[in-house]
Formats: sequence, structure tokens, C-alpha cells
Amino acid sequence: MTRQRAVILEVIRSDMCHHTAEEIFALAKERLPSISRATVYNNLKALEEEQIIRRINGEDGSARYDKSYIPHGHLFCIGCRKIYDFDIPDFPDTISKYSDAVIDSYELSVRGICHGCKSKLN
Amino acid sequence: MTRQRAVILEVIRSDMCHHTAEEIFALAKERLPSISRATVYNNLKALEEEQIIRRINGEDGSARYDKSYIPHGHLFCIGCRKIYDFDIPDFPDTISKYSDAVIDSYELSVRGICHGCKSKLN
DNA sequence: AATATTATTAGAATGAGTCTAAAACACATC
DNA sequence: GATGTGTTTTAGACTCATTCTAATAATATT
Repeated sequence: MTRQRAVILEVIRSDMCHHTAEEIFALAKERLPSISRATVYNNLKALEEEQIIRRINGEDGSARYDKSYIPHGHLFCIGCRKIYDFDIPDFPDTISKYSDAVIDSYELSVRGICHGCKSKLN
Repeated sequence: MTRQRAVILEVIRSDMCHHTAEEIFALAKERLPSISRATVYNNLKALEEEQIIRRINGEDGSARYDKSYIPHGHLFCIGCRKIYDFDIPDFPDTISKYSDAVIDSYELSVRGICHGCKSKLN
């Protein structure tokens, strides 16, 4: 475990955000000023292959990273632009009822207005 | 309605595929050899804003285009690499039970093995 | 048919991500 | 603690999808 990889993992795990590679690079650079972009990209790819983190698609298909490898839903709030996690229990079972495929994993992205932003709308 | 836009739409509607922008460009070029990449990109963006087609994320976040604007599930088969449509009835209602958000639209991508590929596995 | 508007074109520019080859590091062994 | 080996990091060049630009052409309007 190199210092670089440890810092990258800490950045990803440090808050509720789903950062882009560029944001992770900037945050890691605060702690390790000599870190290189390539190191961030290499580690993000390796960490996903090792099933430690998961890449998800942002609204425009941009890569974002989730601290958990386990699939779950993501709410993209149109108001505050934040991304929230949510769970649908037994979701693969639900899919199985409507598809005759053998399910490996899934990605569920919902566009909408989060609870907080909804409250603020007079 | 320009000739270019008509051809782009016909390409998208012509089969069950979910083509990339580059594939749509190549197919349109067969019929309209002078068509430009920028025209394809401009029209894909405009057609999505007009809610005629929908952009979906390929496995690696690459853009693919769906002939329908109405959200539905996509199965990405690990075997044949094809993308299949499927429906979960009342899916927004299902999501609503587990998220306190106002839902606008969703994208559901499932990785797995399609029925055809499953049958071929001895 | 003339004009105004809007779309198309080729190619330059951008930006996320990948590749390369040299230098630095981590870790096991002596 | 020094040494060797394989792995990781680094800076910067490179690639490829997409966007931008500004001149030209096609379409729609009167």
C-alpha cells in the first residue's frame, strides 16, 4: 500500500460525495503535492478492479466514484446538483421478474428533486 | 427538417441497436457522404432536447442513443455485448416507495447474461 | 424570387483519460 | 541496516470523443 493509494482512498471515503477523478486529484494533491494525475487514474481503475470502489456515470456520462462497490440507487438532484444514495431492497430480484437475464450488477440513476430542495419550494 | 436530420433520425430508428455517435456518423455518411461530424453531434443534442431520442450511458460511460425518449431498462449482455431493452411496469412508483424525492426520469442499466447467451452455455 | 433565419461544413480547440519510459519506492531477504 | 527485485509513481506526450468557430449553404418566410 503506497502513500498515494492510501490518500486516494481516504479522499473517496472522507465524505458523502461522489467525486470526479479531477476532484480526487485536487483533494489528494492538497495532502501530497507531488501526486500525478496518472497515479490517480491508475489507482481508481485498480481499486475498481479490486472491487473496493465503484465507478458510476454522472449526468453527462462523466466518471464519478462511489466509496462502496455494492450497487445501489443514486438520486441526482436537479436543484442542489448533489448526488444521494438510496436503496431498493432486493432490487436484483425485482429486475429478475421482468428480464430473463442472469444478473451480475446494475446501475440505477434517478433524476429528480431531493427532499431538502422540495421543502424549499415555497 | 433538413436532409441531414432526417437521415440521422432514420439511422437511429432503423434497428434495435443503441448506436454511438461515431456509428451514427458512419451510417449517415453512407447515405449523405458530405455529412459532417459536427452536424451529427448537433442533431443528437437537439433531438434529445426535443425529447425525441434519449442519450444513455454505455458500459464505460460512452454515449449511446436510444430511439425512444421514454425511460426503460437496458440489459448489457457480457456475452454478446448487445444492449437489450426491457420494462419494469410502474417503475417510478417502485422508486417512490424508497426515495422521498420527486422523480423526473431514471436510467437503469443491468449487466448480465442475456437469454440467448445463457442457452448457449452448454 | 428575395430575404432572413437557421443549419451545415471542415477543421481547430478542448478535455478526460491513457500511454511511455525513466526515477522512486515498497517489501522481502540477507 | 543494506541490498535486490518487482511494482508504483511521475511528467509529459498522446489519443479520442466532443465542442467550438466562422464561413458557406440550405431552408423557411414574405
